[in-house]
Amino acid sequence: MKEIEKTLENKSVRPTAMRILIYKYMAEKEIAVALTDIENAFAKADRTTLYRTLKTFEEKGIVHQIDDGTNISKYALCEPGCNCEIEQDLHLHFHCNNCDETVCLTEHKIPQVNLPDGYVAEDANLVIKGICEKCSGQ
Amino acid sequence: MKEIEKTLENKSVRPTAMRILIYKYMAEKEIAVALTDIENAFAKADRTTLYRTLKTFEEKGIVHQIDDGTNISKYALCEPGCNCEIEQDLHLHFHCNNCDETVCLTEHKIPQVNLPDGYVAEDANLVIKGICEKCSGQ
DNA sequence: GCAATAAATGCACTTCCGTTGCACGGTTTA
DNA sequence: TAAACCGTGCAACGGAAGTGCATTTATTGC
Repeated sequence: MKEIEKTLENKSVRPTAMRILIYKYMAEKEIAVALTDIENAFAKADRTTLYRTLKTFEEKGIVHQIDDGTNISKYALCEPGCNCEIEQDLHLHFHCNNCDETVCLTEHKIPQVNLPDGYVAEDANLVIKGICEKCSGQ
Repeated sequence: MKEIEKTLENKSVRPTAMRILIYKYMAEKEIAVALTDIENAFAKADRTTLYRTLKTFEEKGIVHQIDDGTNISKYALCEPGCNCEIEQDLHLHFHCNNCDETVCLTEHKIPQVNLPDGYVAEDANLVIKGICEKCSGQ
């Protein structure tokens, strides 16, 4: 538990009770979570607090935002090797069409793409949709 | 003009005046358009009509929907070689961070990605963000 | 051509998510 | 201790997607 506090402090985020809970929740989940997910998990917490906490986490490089094509912003904790705050975050995400969950495939990087002349790439987002490990195994 | 009518009829879509106008509008634009764009272009048309027209076009394989990460659904006409109604549409899209426009790079296909065991890919979406041809040239 | 049917359109409304303004309260700092 | 700052909670706004129903327009069968 103290580890979470340290992690937050290292990222210049004051470790309040709420923030620690949210961090813990996201650490336990292995999938990307939406604001609504956290809201449901902490019924007593206010939406705005969660919203701003995620924004703070994102700015400080604690989580990264994921656009998985559902038009609902999701977030996942940055892995130790995640450089999304410095460079573009180039790992890809997988969205399961069955269970509707989204996971980071941090070890899978987005392949380099040759763009036409005049186009300058700054960021990339690759989402693979299909059936995830859990759902295909059943 | 008659060509558009034929195109729609070939796709089993009745060529009404509104639909022809929308098709023409999208054909003249070289970028992906949002519902709001069409709404602004045809002030007298109703939102619902445009919305349902796009849905119909999508079902019939006339346009494909694009998720460019702006959380606003955009649409672009399918090219002759576009197989998005049969298989997954594997070309990538480019979103300009400067002019906020999104274009199809139909000749650029999404590279094959090796997924971990148990994951089955059904669809893929790759969006490159950066500066487009028009904006970088200035 | 006319009535019956089906399709397309228009209007009103709802819902969901993201976002912001403002006020309160606790914590830190001078 | 007072002042400043930051986190939190409440309320409300706004954009976009989506739905139900009435009305108009087009198609079909007689």
